[in-house]
Amino acid sequence: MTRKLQAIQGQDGVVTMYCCGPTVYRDAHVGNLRTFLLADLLSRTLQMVGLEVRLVQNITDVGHMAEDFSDVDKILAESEKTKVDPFEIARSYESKFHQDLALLNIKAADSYPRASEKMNQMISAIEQLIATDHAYVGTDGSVYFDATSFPSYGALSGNRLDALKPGHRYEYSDDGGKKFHADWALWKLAGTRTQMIWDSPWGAGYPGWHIECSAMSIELLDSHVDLHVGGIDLRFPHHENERAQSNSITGNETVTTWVHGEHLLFEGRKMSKSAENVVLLHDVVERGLDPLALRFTLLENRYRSQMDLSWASIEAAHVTLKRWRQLLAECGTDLECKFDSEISSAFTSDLDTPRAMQRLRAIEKDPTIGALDKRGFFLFADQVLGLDLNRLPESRELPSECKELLLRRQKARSEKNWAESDALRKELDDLGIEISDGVDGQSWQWK
RNA sequence: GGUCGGAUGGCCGAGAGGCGAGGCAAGGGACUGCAAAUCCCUCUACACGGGUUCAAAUCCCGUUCCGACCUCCA
Repeated sequence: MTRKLQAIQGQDGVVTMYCCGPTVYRDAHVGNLRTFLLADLLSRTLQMVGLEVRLVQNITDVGHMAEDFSDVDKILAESEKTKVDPFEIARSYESKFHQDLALLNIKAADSYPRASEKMNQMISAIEQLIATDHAYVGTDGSVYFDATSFPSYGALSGNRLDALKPGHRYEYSDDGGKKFHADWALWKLAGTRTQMIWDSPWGAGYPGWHIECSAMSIELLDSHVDLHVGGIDLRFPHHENERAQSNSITGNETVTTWVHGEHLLFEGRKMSKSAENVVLLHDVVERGLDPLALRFTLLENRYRSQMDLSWASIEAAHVTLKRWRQLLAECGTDLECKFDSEISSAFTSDLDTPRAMQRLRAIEKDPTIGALDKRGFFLFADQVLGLDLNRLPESRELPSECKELLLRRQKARSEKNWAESDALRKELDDLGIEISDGVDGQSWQWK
């Protein structure tokens, strides 16, 4: 634990990765997706250099479902309102999450364990922590982790236990049973809840948020995580607490490297409900933009810099993406990748995707590079970029109505009836067809 | 108050002490019936004050401003 850049190693050619999220009480917005993309880019880069990756990403479908300080469980509230089973609601958000990943070309993880299905593992993790005096049953009957029992608490986030003041912003009303303000709940008693609760040695209730990641990574990745990914806001308290729990259970430094993705802003402000600037992938698609144009834009910024997203930047990416695909199509059909050391080292240098993108722009313009090589370099980069650069321009069948319009325009042009020709161009444009007039007459393509 | 990041042209953004990243927008030109697309050209910056150095956007010190996290969050 150094808080410095370090090389990723893994064991026997296998790297174990764990990525936090999502919480399935609402749609994942593009900021959430940026973090999941980070895990994908890391995984693709490791595979590029010949390592095998085992990636686990948890689905938080219970226990950590409050969006603000109100402590209202979003799923239970929605269930109350719509009379739909809470697990059904969680599953529907979960399936939307998978759809979003697919649209962004994020490769599927090896497993997506659900918190609700790992109760036994969490309960036995908590039992172990109690047995080793890292946890205790509070005066309210809930179980808490004893922060002072873990000497290096704070090493990950840079916080010091003695500098962490009792939250002046608010305090959990149900955390009254703690001994120390920095302690956190491992198991919360059900109280008035009747749904999404489980039996445990301490009574019916539900797990605290942080314990699921410890329990799952220990079980599914054999007690060792080479690379742990999450958003910057999870560094504290979530990852700090997870580290304390996991290390207390395994007796080792469970996670070798923590990687945190920075926040995404939208048009200058942090994406949030109150700022009314939450953007979903669905919104991108609805504007007629390729979802991979979002991926493109995200790749043009370093993962650990705060980035300001805007519609203008996605639209610009959409155009460039189309141009690159066109370029590749013109350069043949060969599927051979061609190694480029600059691109490769950009990826392996702390995931410098902007530099890789810049290199591609240079290759695109370079007249001394032949078509086959150009194609090869782009395909090589696309292994990590995941932009479907080899996708052919859309070949959707032209409706007869449009064919008719095209013929009429051709005729108008031959008669130099420019007014008619321009009107028809506009009409076709509205139908999603882009016209260009060259020396060989008019040609068209889908926008 | 504690901890950690930032500040680069109209905008977004890379920058490895030493040949002005790149993109978007804008303007001009080529091409075009006119457009679109494409190509060419143009404009141009390192928050402020010191210091180190032959040489600083880059390293050091100070100042100002902005942001993030400090028990909700990707």
